[in-house]
Parts: sequence; structure tokens; C-alpha cells
Amino acid sequence: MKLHREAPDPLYLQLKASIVSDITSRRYNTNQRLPSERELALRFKVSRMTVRQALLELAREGTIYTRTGKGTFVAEPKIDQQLRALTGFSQDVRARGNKPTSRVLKAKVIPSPSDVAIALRLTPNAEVIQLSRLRVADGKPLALETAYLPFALFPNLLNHNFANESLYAVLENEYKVVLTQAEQTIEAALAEPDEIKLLKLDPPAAVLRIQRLTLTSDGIPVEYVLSAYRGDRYKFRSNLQAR
Amino acid sequence: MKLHREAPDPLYLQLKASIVSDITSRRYNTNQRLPSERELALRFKVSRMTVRQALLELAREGTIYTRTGKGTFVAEPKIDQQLRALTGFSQDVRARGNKPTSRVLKAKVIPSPSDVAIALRLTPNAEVIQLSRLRVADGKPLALETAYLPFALFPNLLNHNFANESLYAVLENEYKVVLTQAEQTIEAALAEPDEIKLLKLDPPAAVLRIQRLTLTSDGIPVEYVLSAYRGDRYKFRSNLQAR
DNA sequence: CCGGGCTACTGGTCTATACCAGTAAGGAAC
DNA sequence: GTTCCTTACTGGTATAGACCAGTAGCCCGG
Repeated sequence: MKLHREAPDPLYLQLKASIVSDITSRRYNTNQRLPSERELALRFKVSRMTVRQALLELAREGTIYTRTGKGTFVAEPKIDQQLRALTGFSQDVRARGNKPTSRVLKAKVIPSPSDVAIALRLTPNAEVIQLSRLRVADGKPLALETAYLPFALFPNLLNHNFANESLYAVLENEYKVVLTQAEQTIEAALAEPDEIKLLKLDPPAAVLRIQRLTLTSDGIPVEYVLSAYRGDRYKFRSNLQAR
Repeated sequence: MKLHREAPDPLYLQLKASIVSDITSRRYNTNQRLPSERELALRFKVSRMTVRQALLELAREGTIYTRTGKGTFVAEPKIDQQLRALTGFSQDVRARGNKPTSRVLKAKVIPSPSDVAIALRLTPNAEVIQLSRLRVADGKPLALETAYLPFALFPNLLNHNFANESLYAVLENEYKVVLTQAEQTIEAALAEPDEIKLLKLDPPAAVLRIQRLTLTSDGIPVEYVLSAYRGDRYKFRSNLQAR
């Protein structure tokens, strides 16, 4: 496996992908030792620092672990990390092996409610796009989601049918908006009557209530989402690291 | 601010701490530009790669952000990241500016329930320490927590009073166990009758139900925790990053 | 006044090398 | 057979330097 020196991808990222490919294709098994840094450097004709850069990212992501004096090893496959990854609903559900669909409940331009204006850093009553969707996995209702986006930034957004289309894909492809991070809170609450009806819950029922504020790379908030996920159908998983 | 070359801490970690200190003490404000890498290297008499290593970690942690051609800037202070950090209850509550206390409900050795044995990779009915605590913040009940630990690894653990002492501190100081990572799930559920009573909830009530499996650096599971946090008193916050 | 080109700066990637602490294996001595 | 020492390896840290692409400001020409 050679690295392509003229390719736009940095060498360390190509090397990283090569190692991931070897792990994914079972060339290396869990807890198996990888070649040493020095050997990889020789084999791929790069400096050892380039190898280290690739391995450092893989270690950080939990794909491998390194032990001084012993070597580098394939880590146990990690469970879902969607609490770290900025992904949309469909991607999230697909990653769990389920089939995502959506039904649009509301798609309109409204004066922004005050909590939305504050979150999106808009002037009071500035116009926002309100997009409410019932989120379905394998034909069963999973979540109610309402997204608010500044109308001034995305004036033609509602020309799209978000029952079928990914909001994030449209933002990226049509508006060239690169979403790089989000801030999110998760809490537990009792389901409201409309949630019980739409999510087909047996009252009383608990839901995971999620707020998310999505930002561009310049730190500009462009999406504020309020969601209610069925407590009996959805759980978050995360990995914690020691400081 | 000089770096101590004979100190055991690597230079890049000392530099990182120095930058964090400058940010924390408001020497640099949010979105203010830090000195360039080359300038920091001159100022601290280290190589630029050492500076980069420190900055890279700070960028990864969200303390700073870097822009090619422009420079390095102080990031907006991030809200709690306890979904990324392996911290105990007391540290967690203190970080929110609240006063943590605990009441021990159960502290005994029992044959391990099957889910616990599976999680901790023990043989069926192997003895485990069961430590149940009511977790209190500012005098108000916040969570019910039951931790299970392999008795064979920590035979004298219950000699400690975990109303006052940190379990993680005891594991580290007395047993030299370094906890490096954990796997955690979070879901919403209705509170059970004993939870309603102990957490002083108004039924029906929603709780955040959390499972955590804590591992040593060798990947050995040493703690399995089941917790119920009041839905009205506790929320998780996390930052998401684009892939 | 505006636009383009040049220069000096920025962070990002990469090379080559050196040294340190930890690990493991082999050989020698007891 | 056991223990200790030496050697060769491992990843971790650090240095010095080079080159690339992006950014911003200044100057010159239209």
C-alpha cells in the first residue's frame, strides 16, 4: 500500500486511512500488535514523525492504544460515539443499523421566539425558519424535532422537501455552510400531550429532551434544534477519558 | 514565565499550562489573538514543534482555535464537558458550583447479579462490592447511584466511609488503580417507587438513567455503576465536532 | 479610487535526528 | 535453576529546519 505524494491529502491522513483499512479488513485483530513506528516509517517511506501523527489521531479516537516499550495495539471496537460527532438524524439512525424516515409537520417562516433569538444571536422577532419533523426509525416514531434557522441566511431553504432531504446536506451543498461544532444539552422530562400523541407513547412517559446549537467554523450559530426522543427507544452512548 | 527544563513534566505540558493560566487570568480575552507559534517558541526558548504540540492539545480541548494565515485565538469558554471527562460525582457537582454530599445506603459484598458479572467480566456469582449512595447537591437529593466493584480486586474497600471519601481517589491512592476510560449510556425513564421516595420526586417523574463501565488503562473493567438522576435537576452538556 | 501583485506574515505538513524511559530477551554468574 | 546485567528494541519528547497554502497589508498602475 503506497502513499500518493501528489495527492491533496496529507501523508499522515493517507497513512491513517491505510491503517484503519487494515484494521477494518481484519488484517490486524483486536489487541494485536501493529508494526513499530520505525518499521511503518520505513515501509511507507515517511518520517517517523509523520507516522506518529497518524497514530496519535488513531489513539485519540480510540482505534489503537500505545504502550511505551511494547508497541502499538489495535483497541477493542468502540461503541457508538455520537455524543462526540456532529451528525444529523438520518446518519445517526443508519449508524445504528436502522432505516430513517421523516415527516414534515411544520415548515414556515415565523418571527423568532425569544429563546430562539437569543440562541441564534438574532434581534428580537427577526424572521426564522421553523422546521418541525416527526423522526421515524424502521417505521416507528422515534423523535419530534423542531429546527430554527435564520431566514436571512437561508432564504430559499423551504424550497426543499425535508421529508426526504438532509438539512445539513442542503446547508453544505447549496449555501456552502460548513458546520463544524455544536453545543448540546440532554435532559429527562415527562412527555407533553402532543408528544405522547405523535410519538405514540403510553402516558405517563419519559422522553430525552435535547437542545442543540450548531455553529459554523467562524462560531456563528446557524441552527437551534429542540428535540424529544422516546425514552424507551433511544439511548446515548459515550466514551469518557481520564484527564 | 519560564519553563523548568529539569522538571519531570514535559515542556509542552508546561507551556500548555502557562497558556491556560494566561487565558484563565484574563491576560487573553475570548477571541483575542495569541502570539504566533514562532513568537511563543522564541519567548519560551523551545522549538516550534513543541509549541505546536501544546497548542494542538488546547485546540482539541476547545480552549483555543487556530486559523491558517491568521493566527491562534482564545475560544469561547466551553460549557461543561463532563460527557468527555471521566470524573466522579463530587468533582462533577463542584464544577457546576454546587456543594456535593453523599449518604451511603448500602455497602456490602454480594454475589454479583448476572448483568454485573457480564459487565465486569466476572464468573457468575463472583463476589462484588455493592455501594449504593444517595447523591446530594446543596442539600437537595440529586441522584441515586449504585456502584459494583470486583471484591477480589479491592478486598478492603469497604473499610472506607464513602459518605465522605471519593471512591476514585481511594482506588488510585490505595490500590494504585489508574482509571483511564469509561463507557456510558444515558437514557430517559420513569422513576421507580424507591427513586421517587429517595429523590423526593412528585410522581410521575422522569429520570436520566445512566450506566457506566469504568476501565483501567489495560482495558480491565473495575467499576459498573447504575445511576438515576432527577430529570428536573440535572442535564448533560456536550460539545459536538464535525468529522 | 480600485484592483492586482508582491512581500511578510500565519498555521499546517514534513524531514531528519537525538535522547529518554520502559520492555523483553539472552547470556553470564552464582 | 534463578537472578542480574547488557543489549536491542519500543514509544515519548524535543530540536532544527524546510516548504506549502492562506492571510493581510502595502504599493503601483490603470
